[in-house]
Amino acid sequence: MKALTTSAANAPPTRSTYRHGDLRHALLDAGIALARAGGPGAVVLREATRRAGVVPNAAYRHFASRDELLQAVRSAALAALAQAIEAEMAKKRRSADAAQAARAALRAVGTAYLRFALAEPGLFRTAFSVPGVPVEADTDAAKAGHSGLNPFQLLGAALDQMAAAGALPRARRRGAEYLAWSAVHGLAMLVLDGPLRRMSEPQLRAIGQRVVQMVERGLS
Amino acid sequence: MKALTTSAANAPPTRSTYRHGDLRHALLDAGIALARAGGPGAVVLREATRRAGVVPNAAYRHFASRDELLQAVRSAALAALAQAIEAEMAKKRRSADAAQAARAALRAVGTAYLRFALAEPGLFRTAFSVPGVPVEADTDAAKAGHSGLNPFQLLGAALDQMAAAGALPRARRRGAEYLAWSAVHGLAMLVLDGPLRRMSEPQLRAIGQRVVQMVERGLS
DNA sequence: TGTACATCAGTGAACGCGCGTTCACTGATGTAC
DNA sequence: TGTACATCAGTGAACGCGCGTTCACTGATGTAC
Repeated sequence: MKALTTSAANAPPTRSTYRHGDLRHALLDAGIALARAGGPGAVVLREATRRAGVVPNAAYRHFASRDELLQAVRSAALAALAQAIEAEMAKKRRSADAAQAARAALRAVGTAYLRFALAEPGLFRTAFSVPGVPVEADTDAAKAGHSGLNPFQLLGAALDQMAAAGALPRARRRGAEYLAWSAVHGLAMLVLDGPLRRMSEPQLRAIGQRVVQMVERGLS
Repeated sequence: MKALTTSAANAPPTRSTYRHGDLRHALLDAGIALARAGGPGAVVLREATRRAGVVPNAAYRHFASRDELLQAVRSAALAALAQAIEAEMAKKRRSADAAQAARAALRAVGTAYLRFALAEPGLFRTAFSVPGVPVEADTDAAKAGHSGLNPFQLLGAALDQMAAAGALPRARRRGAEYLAWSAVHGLAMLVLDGPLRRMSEPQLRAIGQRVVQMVERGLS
């Protein structure tokens, strides 16, 4: 009786086997769910173990610390963003005009980025508000989409495409990532955490389009 | 002996008077110092009282909660940013050409914004990563600079100036704040919390100038 | 000008909370013979 | 094919920590008479 109450209050023994099976995966999934709901701060190790139906310290068989779990969640968030970008790019139909196609690719990156930020604010903030290895040249596959490129590399590829098609002067190619990224990322942050929080979604989409246009115009 | 040790460990009785004098001010200053050093999360009520040389609950005579203190700190951070912008604008010498002067004003806003973000990352994040009354139309003087305008309003004024001088088509004036702000804010965030964290300061300044240029070109 | 008293700023002690992390353990698994 | 045993995933209990916040208090101040 006593034991039953205690176990109910602490850890639900819903599992029939002693071994969990794939606890690492379960903890990561729980961590992702937490990040999705509340951003990086909500990724709490104890809560992840609770959701996995396991005692708190069991996590230490799979992650050396809370931070290691958080980094894994961050990688997953970056990968999800990369996939969202890839999906948006795939939607665009092939254009005969290479320059036009390249511009469409750049727009796709921006659009997908903003849409992801709005749809998954928690994951978005986890991807970018958690110190870790900078995404720029990081080739860790855990942060990449199906193409093997992370969000930053996808943006770079779109810009390369523009340069190759003559839609972006060679002299302006270098560092263009930072310009494009800043504009779109800034809007995302102002919407999520900042003063644009109250704005309606149609308004946001409209502003988003204008920002992407500004980038296009500002670059070329 | 015992009492002395205890009081040394807990609250230094460096004060000679029983009354503090201006505890509210002292707590706010301590809060600002904490935010400056570690961002919004570092604004810890107990630590503020420690620095003020006062027992923790004494804070409740002046702030209803930790959040109320944090909001006051955020207001101060916004005011500091506004003043930095005003100072940068004042530096620009008067130009005969109104359009040129207006463009210079816009550049001043962007430049000061970025410089502030780099120089005071903790305050910057406190200003923008803490939910509260949106800055947009907030006329609270606590968030404003000497001119009585908050950072958002200063940006708006620069854009108005551009529109009046014909440097910005009237049709593009509406919502232009968001475009300009996004670009500059995004760069700031990528540098502070994001993937551009490792970049050298000269590089950052160069990118900052390019972003401001992109905005100018993208708007007109 | 002197005294009584209301006001209220700061004290002292304590609370419950949830966190990350460590320790010595127990029980199931899979491999070597 | 069967058994001994090493491996190691998950348990149980506990730790110290610092936080925000509440309570009943004490001591200085300034105002009313």
